[in-house]
Amino acid sequence: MVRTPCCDKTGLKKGAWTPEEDRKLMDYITRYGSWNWRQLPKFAGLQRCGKSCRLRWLNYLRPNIKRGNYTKDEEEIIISLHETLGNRWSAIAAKLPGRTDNEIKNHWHTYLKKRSGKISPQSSSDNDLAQTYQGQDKDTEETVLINTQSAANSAQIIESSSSTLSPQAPSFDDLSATDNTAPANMDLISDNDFAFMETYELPGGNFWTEPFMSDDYFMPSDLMAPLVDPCFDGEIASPFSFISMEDYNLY
DNA sequence: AAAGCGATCAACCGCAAGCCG
DNA sequence: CCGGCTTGCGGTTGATCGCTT
Repeated sequence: MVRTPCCDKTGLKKGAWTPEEDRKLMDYITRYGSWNWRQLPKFAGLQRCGKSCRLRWLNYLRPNIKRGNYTKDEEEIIISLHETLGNRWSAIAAKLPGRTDNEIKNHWHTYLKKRSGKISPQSSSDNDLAQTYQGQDKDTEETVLINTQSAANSAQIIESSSSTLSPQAPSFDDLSATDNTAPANMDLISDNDFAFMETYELPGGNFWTEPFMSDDYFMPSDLMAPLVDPCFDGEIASPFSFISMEDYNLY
């Protein structure tokens, strides 16, 4: 089987993302969702590979991402899960709400690998760590498990919305329930980097207080959006411009 | 002051799995 | 079943930062 390149390499930008690129990607995904990562940069007006956009969104721009400031509990969980799961970073990340596999992987290699190496196999047995993890009472454990579950569900919903060819503004009701924590979790990101979000006003508030439009915010009129959406200074093209009403009825 | 060096982390790359026609 | 496409994952790279000399 001949593998098709993930993208046409010619003319595509690589390296660090600029705030402007972040803004474009954020604008596009919050408006239309990630209906197709490969096509997305084209419509979003980005000179980037779709893979690069996906990575940027999942590891950096996605709401409710925690950055830095690992708690002792989180580190213990990572070490514990790594003992049982190995380098399955995505599986480990699924148990840590707000953490991405990439960040966990980095954190492991920079801090935890050394630390876990110092712990003798006996003292760091699953039982010991499980006891630490479970905390002082059972409620703590249940809370952690519930949070873990909801985070996994949240992630699943995001991914499912992006993996299907469903050009709707995604439904992120479950995430919006914890939206108020988002700014606190983003405290390591410079204000300057996300200054554009201050101006990203949605009908019900700004990006962080209303990061995701409710389903009904996606009005049929959006389907009639022009090829280049005037709301975004001509930078963002609506994918729906190419969808016939026949296809739309399928959604 | 600046060169050297290690640590950190964002981003890239290639492969595999899953889905679909 | 096969081939093509997209997405997800994990390893690796490279830019940047801060500390040391």
